[in-house]
Amino acid sequence: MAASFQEQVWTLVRRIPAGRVATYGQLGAMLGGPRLARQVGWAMAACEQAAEPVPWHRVINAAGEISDRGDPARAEHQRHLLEHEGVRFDHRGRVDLSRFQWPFPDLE
DNA sequence: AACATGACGTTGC
DNA sequence: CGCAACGCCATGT
Repeated sequence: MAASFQEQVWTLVRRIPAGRVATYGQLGAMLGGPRLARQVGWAMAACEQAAEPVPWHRVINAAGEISDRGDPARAEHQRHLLEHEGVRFDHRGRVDLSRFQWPFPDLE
């Protein structure tokens, strides 16, 4: 109830297992529409407002790249966390989604 | 209630 | 394969 869109996003992101990543479009599609990708990203920007921690670092864009959102230091930190979980990056700093993307969960 | 913004995605060239 | 433009919907002022 009164669960804002961003709250649903946070809950979904918390279900992403370590060593796996999910794209904004993927999460958006799970929440009701593939067009919600932008809103998912917006929800991530406000993830610090969440009462509980959110593994925001496991959320990347469809290109397998990290959205620095104008803060390269943040992207670097995100990449470090992912590598620590076993996610590999190519020479361009992109993730092989066909291998590390979070499998579609059994959402009813 | 309306306008402007935005951690994106897809299509076209 | 790389770059640019448009569309999309929730949130804040």
